[in-house]
Order: sequence, then C-alpha cells, then structure tokens
Amino acid sequence: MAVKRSGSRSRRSPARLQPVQERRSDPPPLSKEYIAAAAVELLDAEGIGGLSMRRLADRLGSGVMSLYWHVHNKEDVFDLALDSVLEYRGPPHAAESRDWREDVVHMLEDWRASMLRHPWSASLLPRRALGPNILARLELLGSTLSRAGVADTDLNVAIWSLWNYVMGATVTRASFGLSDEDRAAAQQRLASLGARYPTIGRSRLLLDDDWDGAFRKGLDFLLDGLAPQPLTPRRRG
Amino acid sequence: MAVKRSGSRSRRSPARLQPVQERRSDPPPLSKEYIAAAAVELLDAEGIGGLSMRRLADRLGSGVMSLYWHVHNKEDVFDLALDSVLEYRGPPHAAESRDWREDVVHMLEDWRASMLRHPWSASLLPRRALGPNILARLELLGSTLSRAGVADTDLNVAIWSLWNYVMGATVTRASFGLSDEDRAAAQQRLASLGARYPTIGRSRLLLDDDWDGAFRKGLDFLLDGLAPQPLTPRRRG
DNA sequence: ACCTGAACACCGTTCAAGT
DNA sequence: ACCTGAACACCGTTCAAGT
Repeated sequence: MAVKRSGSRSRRSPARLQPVQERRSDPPPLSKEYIAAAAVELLDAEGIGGLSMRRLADRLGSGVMSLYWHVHNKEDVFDLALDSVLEYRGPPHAAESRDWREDVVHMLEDWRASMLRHPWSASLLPRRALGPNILARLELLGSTLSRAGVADTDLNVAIWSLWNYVMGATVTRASFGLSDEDRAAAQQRLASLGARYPTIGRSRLLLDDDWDGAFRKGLDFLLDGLAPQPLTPRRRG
Repeated sequence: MAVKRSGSRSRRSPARLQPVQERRSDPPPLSKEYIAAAAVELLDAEGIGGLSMRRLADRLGSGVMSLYWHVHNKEDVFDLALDSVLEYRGPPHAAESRDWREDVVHMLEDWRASMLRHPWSASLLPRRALGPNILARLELLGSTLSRAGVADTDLNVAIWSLWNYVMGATVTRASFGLSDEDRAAAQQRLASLGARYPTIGRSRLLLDDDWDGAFRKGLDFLLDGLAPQPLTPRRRG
C-alpha cells in the first residue's frame, strides 16, 4: 500500500541530531545524480533528439523549471549524462597488474564499449567539460603508461594519441555501425559509382564489419610506437 | 531596388550580420550548392546553434519553406555543409608522387586542418551520410595505401585506423583548443584536485598545446605499423 | 518545377512568485 | 533551499495553395 508520506508528516518525531539522512518520499528528491540517471534512460530509449527538458522533467515527475535548480542548462545535462556512463572499475586484477599493455588495452576497449552501449554518447563527444569519470580514466591511463616506462616528456602525447584513437573509432563505429541495410545501401551506391571510387569500391570499405578487430589492430600499432621497447613487466618476487 | 524584400522585414533587431553586403538585389537561384554555401557561412559565423532553417532562408532571401524543395530536412543541410567543407585538391605534385608516406601525411593533415577551419564540423561528425568529397578522400587514401603496398586484406583496417585517428584528433582539438583561459581553468581545477589526479595534474595534460606535434607523432606510429617495411616507392622506368 | 504563408506541435530559458 | 506556472522568443516541418 502506498501510504502517503503526507500523512506521516505529522508523525515526525523530533528525533535528535538526525544524521544527514535523506527521506525517501514518493516524489523523488531531484538531485544531480537522479537527473543524470533519468537523462541516460531517456537518451537510451529515444536517442539524442528525444531529450528535452520538458520530457526529462516529466519522467522525473517534477515541473520543468525545477531542473534548473540543480542544473545550469541543457548542456549541463548532457555533460552529466555522458560522464555518468563512463564509470570505470579498473582492469581485472589491477593490484597485481602483471602486464601494463594488457591493462591499457582493457581500459581502452572498455572505454569504447561503454560508449557504444549508449550510442548517443558519441554524438555528444566534442565537449569541453571533463567529468570526474572521464578524468579518472585519463589519470589511470596516464599513470599506467608512466609506470610502464613512458617518459614524462612523452606522456601527454601518448595519452592524447590513444584518447584520439579511441574517440575516433567510437564516433565512426557509432555512425556506421547502426544499420546493416544502411551500410549495404551505401556500399551499393558506391559500387554504382565504381568508376569514381574503384579502390574503396573493390575493398568493400563500407561493408567490412570487423570493427572490433580493426580497432584492436590499430591500437596495437599505436602502442608499439608509443612504447618502442617492449618493457618486461615488473618482475615479481 | 529591392523594395519587396526590405519592406517586408523591416522590424529587425539592431545588430544583424552583414547588413548590405550581399544584397545583390538579384533573385537568388536557390540550389543545393547555394544553400550549402550559405549554411557554411552561417555556421562559421554563429556556430552550430546558430543554424536554423529560418535564419538560413533569411540569409538566402527566400521563404523558409522554399528550402525544402531542394533539401530533405535540416539533417540534410548539415550533411551538405560538412561535405562542402571537405573538398581536397590532392597532395602537391601528385602526378609524380615520389613518396607515398609524405602524400598520406599531407592528405590527413589537410583533412584535420580543413575541419579545424570550421570547428562546427567536428561536432557534426558522427554522420551516416558520406558526401562525394568525403568519399573522394577515402578513395584517394585507399588507393595511395594500396599503391604503397598495403595488401588488399589489410586495406580496410588501414583506412579505418587512419580515419579514426584523424577524426578523434579533430574532435578533441575542436573541444579543447577553443579557449586558452578555459583550458587554464580546467587545469587549475585539476591541480586543486591534485590528490585525485596526480599524474595528469603533474603532466599538465590540459595545458599541453602542441596539438599539431602530437597529431603528427601518433600518425607516424600508426603508419609505421600499417606499412611495417618502409617500401621503396614504385621504381620508375 | 519551384516557391509561399499560415499553422501545428513543439523547444530552452527568464521571471516573479510560492513554500 | 527548493520548486512552480506562465510567458517569451524561438524551433522544424506539414499542408494547401500559389506561380
């Protein structure tokens, strides 16, 4: 039974120094986190065009303008949604971390996978705001590379190269991976223009769909270059 | 005398763009190309949020709905604008082409530069539609790599890896390169959270601004990997 | 074939006000 | 501190109609 909170209001005992406990009322409290979560749901369900402040408020059971108490504007909502989708728990057995390269690959594959799970995140991508989860990923990437022996002077280049590659791969994949028949149609169009585009027509560029494999291969090339001498992993005991 | 036009829309807010310059008083032809050109101007001047169908029509001196005869919808306008900005004349002395690697680097640096000249293009990026200029670039890239000796089975991976890298670098650069003080502020914030992000705080990741150098370096690593043995250019005669 | 205004169903955000 | 509705200044696109 949904006992209305309004009734229990009078029952409020003047409990002494109540810790900052939040009351769970049926109209939810409306916090930044809660707004972000609802935005992600909406974006997942309706895509990037489906998120409006009104619809978001609707979903949260609040008035539209209530959102603006917690959030600066719609851009802010996008920033929150993007970052909230990029939490990272770290590579497996991080404590032991016997192979830095394996760790880096795990981090970057997870990054890409997290975004592809929410394809709208790719189209949000050129954003100035770096949320805590994104920063944490950059930090972890940087510290791992650093521990692996990348010199301080090369560290930023290494981080940005890898970041760029991951972002580009994600954006591309999000663009072209959507629909098989779309891609087939595009390749068809390409073939019909065969004279103009012989090479990519022949190679069936738009039909090739080993995206994961291609991602991994390019990543390996980058890593080969960024840490030329294959450092032996930290020797154990 | 452009009586009809100036008369009808005299209620104007004070600061409009380009008051008299392009009022040629000729009836504008209104073609796809013309619309694309106007869209690019508008996007350059006002950014991605500044392009609306109404404003575009205004700039073209036509009614809003006239656009829809030439264009399917607003997405279509974005596609046209993006592609129109990506024309490529080819590498220098293409006919002689003594060094494939030099050519590829030129193509990709030009690609990135073209987009950075119109920063809105980066935020348009995850698009399904490949216009003729984009396809021409892909074709030229593919054929150059192929001539350089990249095996057919590796060609798509090579093309996509390079494309991904370029797109990612462009998107990132467009995001963070905008304002110096923004970046300084962000790095400042990072420093204040120094405990949480020691590595990228120390490396001053957000302040590093040798974007061009970093781009070139990562690109070289990729090219090293994609064409491992430095093939001598096709012997002539 | 090409262009048009009016109308519809939306937007994000400001503001003054309510608790 | 937190939430609200009304109002403003916009949107993209459908439609029926005009040349």
